[in-house]
Amino acid sequence: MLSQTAEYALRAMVALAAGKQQARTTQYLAQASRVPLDYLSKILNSLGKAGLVAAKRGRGGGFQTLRPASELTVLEVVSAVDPLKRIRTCPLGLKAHGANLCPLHRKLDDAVRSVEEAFAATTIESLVGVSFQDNTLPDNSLPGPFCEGDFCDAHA
Amino acid sequence: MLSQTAEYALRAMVALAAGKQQARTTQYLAQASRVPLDYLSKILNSLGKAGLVAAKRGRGGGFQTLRPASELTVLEVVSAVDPLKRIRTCPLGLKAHGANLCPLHRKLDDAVRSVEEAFAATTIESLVGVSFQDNTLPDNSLPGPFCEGDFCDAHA
DNA sequence: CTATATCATGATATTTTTATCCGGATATAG
DNA sequence: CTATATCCGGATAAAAATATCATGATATAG
Repeated sequence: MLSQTAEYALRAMVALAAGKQQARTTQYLAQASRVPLDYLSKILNSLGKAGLVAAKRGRGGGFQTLRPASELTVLEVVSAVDPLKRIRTCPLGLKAHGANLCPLHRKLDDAVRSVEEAFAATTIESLVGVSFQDNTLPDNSLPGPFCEGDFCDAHA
Repeated sequence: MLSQTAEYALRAMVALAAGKQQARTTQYLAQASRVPLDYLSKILNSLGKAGLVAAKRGRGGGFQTLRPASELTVLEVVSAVDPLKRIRTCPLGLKAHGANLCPLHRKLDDAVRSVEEAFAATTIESLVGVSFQDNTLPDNSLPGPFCEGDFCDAHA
């Protein structure tokens, strides 16, 4: 339902948020979140343009979140790379319908809206797995993927 | 959020359901729902394979619904052409996680599930505009599009 | 049986999404 | 200043979704 791009962006943001304010290289994030390196690079660029992360170059550099994960929502991340498309006007090419949609499109837009609301109500912080939260990896030492090292609550 | 294909399928099913049991040609449906003719043809074919509609060839032929619109849900139509993808296992390539998902994927799947539930609870009948319901167009005479002739509740 | 209306289906084209490659820019360390 | 680490961004490639085209199959009417 979400694009691959949005899924990748979310994984990377969660992995980044798990390291608190630490700068994380694209390579680190790619490995942690299992996203193709060069593709992630573009995605992080989009997140940068949206003001969600900032890049630092050179040794010791990488990406940092610009706001605490507790104030960053899933919706913002998704919107930065691949916004949900609300249905605001009749998609059948007819003008003058204004805010009124036919029953079908009203229903479809309701679905989009409810997803939007759910995403707006979910912080990135709330998605960081418990034991990953007091992460103590040395800066940018390469991690295992997400679901190992119990980012996931999977093996519980 | 839905694919174009799913959107088209829904429009066509609503247009078809609006004519009760009447057989409607692909051309009629394409015009009514503003879907490219040859593309719609493939879509109707999928709906046929899924058992939602049946085709009759030759003069006076066309597509008919196989079940009353009151017993046909949006979810069934969507599933026939482009199923929602529930997240059932960790998408990070790791096995042995079974039904347990990390917080991110659990949240994302919750969103998909709620859409799925909303779609399952919505019948096609409920999407047919009021005045279009007692449709009296001669068989397969070409209609205006959806939102004219008040399929939509737009101009209310 | 013939003419016509209709769906079926395979081939191809176009566009969008996803992915990769690679040389350049910028920062840090020494 | 040099070497290295990092991001930046353009070019391209590959895959998937969307759209079109053309021919064939099947039903109905007369």
